[in-house]
Amino acid sequence: MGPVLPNPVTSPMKLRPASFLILGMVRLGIGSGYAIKKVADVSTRFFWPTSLAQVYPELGRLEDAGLVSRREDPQGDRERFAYELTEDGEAALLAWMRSSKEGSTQFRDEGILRLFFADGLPRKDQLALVRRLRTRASEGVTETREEILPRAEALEHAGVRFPARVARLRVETYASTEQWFAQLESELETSAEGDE
Amino acid sequence: MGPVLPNPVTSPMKLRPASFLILGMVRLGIGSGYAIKKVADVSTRFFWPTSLAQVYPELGRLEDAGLVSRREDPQGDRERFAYELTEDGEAALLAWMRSSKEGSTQFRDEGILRLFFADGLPRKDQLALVRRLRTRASEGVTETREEILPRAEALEHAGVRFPARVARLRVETYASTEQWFAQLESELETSAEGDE
DNA sequence: GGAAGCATGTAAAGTGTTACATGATTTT
DNA sequence: AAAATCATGTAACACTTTACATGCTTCC
Repeated sequence: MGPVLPNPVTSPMKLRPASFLILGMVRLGIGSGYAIKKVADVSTRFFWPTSLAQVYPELGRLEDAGLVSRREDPQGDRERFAYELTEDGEAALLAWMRSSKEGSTQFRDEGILRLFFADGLPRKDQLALVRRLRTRASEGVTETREEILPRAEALEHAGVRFPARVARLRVETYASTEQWFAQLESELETSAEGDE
Repeated sequence: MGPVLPNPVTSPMKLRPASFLILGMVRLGIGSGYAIKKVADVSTRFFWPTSLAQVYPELGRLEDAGLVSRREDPQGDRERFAYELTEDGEAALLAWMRSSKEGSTQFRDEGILRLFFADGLPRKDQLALVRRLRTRASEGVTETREEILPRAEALEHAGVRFPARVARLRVETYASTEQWFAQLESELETSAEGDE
């Protein structure tokens, strides 16, 4: 047989959560890398942070794999590229969302780590730490209500409902955490009576 | 002046959360690297995961910095080292816990990421996804109640109370999340009536 | 006698962030 | 006219995980 022509079939690319984040954003109509990062910072950042230095190379890889298509879309002399999902890209995104395999989760919270070891601290400092954590939770509620939810609700009116649901889950979670810290705070205040 | 002798003053080491995790564990009397990793896996793993390949070099660095001391503590012919906090180590740990500067936090949750983009899914698959997430939260409650809390409560009886408090916070959080998913689940079931 | 667990450590690979570099456009 | 924002991309650094490598001890 003669020489085999280079196979145009897209090489099997290993897709990570960050890849699906980008596919999902493109599917929502967010066209440029810069815009993806901006939107991610007020929506997905809280459960999947990302950076520009990840977005641009990943868009390139997704294009190489045939999951997104890229075209020029300059604004005046300022270059810009607009991305769209291909059929393969849409299929890959849906398959990922349907997949029943446990996704990776990772939580790192230096504040809770401090709390875990707080037995080594005098009560006064324990209380101060708990108060800081409570304030932080409270600020999380406020931030989500004022900055995240409104944008998500704008989407909701356009028929895209899950971003707002996720934002509400976040409000609930922070609120419940704040409650819990408030309770611990008064517990520590009570038992601290008389000692300094 | 003659040559200056090598300065025994510990070089200023950059301490990261993982360093304090280890200092905190050593302070609780967990002596060996292997034991630290084992205890971390059933306690701090949920808000600060770590690996053996991090623990051993970090113990070495902490020793070089004079924050822990190491002595041989073999079991028969099997080598083992026992670590203890030095005064500097204790001071560094307490200073970190008292510090009011915001600690780093990072959350990554592929499940929530899926949920965020779930508008692209047919209702049936949305429902399946929400059920999976609910189950996961439920398992988190169970795991914490059955495997994490009991160990923490053993510590509690010995006067170390914060680990159990942190475990209870975790139970609360997962339980509240599970509730929320249950509600979303019935919401989706209702609105799905009649369509397939 | 074999498997599982205890115990220490290293090397390589993978993943991610920060900082850098550049230039256009819009806002103040 | 300067500052902020839009927009793309790279390079260096930091950090983590997985796999490897080794050997003893306890349990079945």
